[in-house]
Amino acid sequence: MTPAELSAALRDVLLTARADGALPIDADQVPASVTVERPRQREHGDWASNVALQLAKKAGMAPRALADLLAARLTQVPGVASVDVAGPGFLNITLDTAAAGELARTILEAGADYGRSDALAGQSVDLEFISANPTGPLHLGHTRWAAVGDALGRVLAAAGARVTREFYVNDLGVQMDRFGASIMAAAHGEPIPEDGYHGDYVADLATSIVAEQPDLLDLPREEQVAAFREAGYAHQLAAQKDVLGRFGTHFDVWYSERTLHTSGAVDRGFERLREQGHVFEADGAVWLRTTDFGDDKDRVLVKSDGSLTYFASDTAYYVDKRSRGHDVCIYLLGADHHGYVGRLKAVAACAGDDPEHNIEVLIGQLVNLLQGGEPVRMSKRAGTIITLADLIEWVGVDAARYSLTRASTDSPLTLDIDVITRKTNDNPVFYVQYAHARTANVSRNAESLGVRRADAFDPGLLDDASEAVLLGMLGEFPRVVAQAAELREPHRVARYLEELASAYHKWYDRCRVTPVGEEPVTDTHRTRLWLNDATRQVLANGLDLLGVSAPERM
RNA sequence: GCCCCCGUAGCUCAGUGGAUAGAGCGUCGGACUUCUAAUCCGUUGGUCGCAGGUUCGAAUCCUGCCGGGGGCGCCA
Repeated sequence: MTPAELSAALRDVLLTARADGALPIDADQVPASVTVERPRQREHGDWASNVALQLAKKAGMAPRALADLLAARLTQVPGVASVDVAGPGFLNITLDTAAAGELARTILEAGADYGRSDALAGQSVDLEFISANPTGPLHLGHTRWAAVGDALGRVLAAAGARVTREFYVNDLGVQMDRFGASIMAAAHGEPIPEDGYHGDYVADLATSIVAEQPDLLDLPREEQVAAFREAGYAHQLAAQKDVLGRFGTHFDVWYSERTLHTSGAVDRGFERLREQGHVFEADGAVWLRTTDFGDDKDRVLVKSDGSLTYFASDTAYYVDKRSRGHDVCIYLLGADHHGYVGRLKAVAACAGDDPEHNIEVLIGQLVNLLQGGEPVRMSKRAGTIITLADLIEWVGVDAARYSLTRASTDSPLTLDIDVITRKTNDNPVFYVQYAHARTANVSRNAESLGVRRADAFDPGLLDDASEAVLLGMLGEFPRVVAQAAELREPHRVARYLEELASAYHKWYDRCRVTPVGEEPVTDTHRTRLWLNDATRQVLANGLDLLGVSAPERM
């Protein structure tokens, strides 16, 4: 029996009790889904519900009296071994060993789909993250979202949402010209302009470009800036795509800011905002009255010299995303951009949308690196910044992704290179991956010793205390994934996997899947293999949601 | 000045109103002729920053304060 099935059974009990007149509440006061959770203390049973505490006031009953009533009825449900009322009115539920063990079969039948849900079914989500300028390598500031944004996309999809992952390419504006001027200067062996790009990669870029297109140097100077700019743009965009590909982060849409202007999206955006009546002119500029919706000042769309602000692109881009049918537009930004939250929310409101529903801005705190107890600030490759490529080279994709996704983005994160490259228990990625490798190893050994799942499955034999714990953890997975999606917090999946790995290691220590020596193969061995393989499936599914590999051997 | 995030064990951090607040590391002590010991078991460890409030119940929600980090542009 899965917790979802138990929850449904408990809800049926509520509905029946109401129909009998035993539970005096209105039909709409029966919760759509009844919370069933694992209790902290094992001795409190397999599952617990606080539904009696929540409904007591509405029913005008004492919480314990209501709990007693529900307990008596729930005990009658097949698969439920016992129901105890504890404390102020908790229902502590213990399942039949066999009913609990059935979960192993459920998981293996679902396979890679176990953990998927329809929690966000019907929602179309636009997920924009990283959105770096194509003027240099992706750096440490981008890595957090490269990992977490990608994992969030996977988690949202697992919860049933339609997800479009989008990278906004800031390929317009004076920074692009500064970039072109910097490459050109490097190509001529001249000093880089003060306001240009000073990383070592600029010189490498100049060398590559000149090697490919030597005739660029013969163009008139004014044309050279644009030519080097475009060549550099192509190189950097390709390099960003390449490193993100190596990192396992995939985008559905690379949205060029230029196309926003050439496609008429900017005009359509302005039109939308004018219709809603929030555009005005003052001091020779065109403004959006974002203060109507809580922003601390109004924002300029068109400067007094007639040029468009970056904010104008932002507004048009938002309107464009919505016009493409996305219900929710999620922006993943760094802490240094938190000032954008107010104005982005106001943009949504100015466009006639609900800023509480149609737009979400998630802020990730900064990431720092530590090695040998000292902060790492410099990169050989880029001169002044640490790149995503550096991080991959130093710690590998799995360690980097896992370390980044296991932390809440609300907290600043310090990655200790020494720790996350260590192959020991204090490196959580190895702890979880090793658990998976161990399940695979047990499967292989079982096969070679003639222990086959097909020969028997008798879940009543999974009666060890460590098996009840492991089954409980496995049952939680769909709820964890759905919650991670709803709260936009993929780190919950990683934390869950660490607990699951721990429950598995403990079980492994107590319950053998394969016989020792001449001992015959029994149904206990065969049934335990089901549990081993179910655990393997959940570990693999969870690691996949984080974009981390699930090794067969380590 | 205003805004955002954080403050939980010696350290790094989980814990979106529930029961006796948890994990890893660290300390100290155990378990390997192993279904891989990259593991497991035990031990040690807390005024959940402080003060009020909300309620059957607060680490969690609200207010104020203290401490740390980040941000405020007709830049991009």
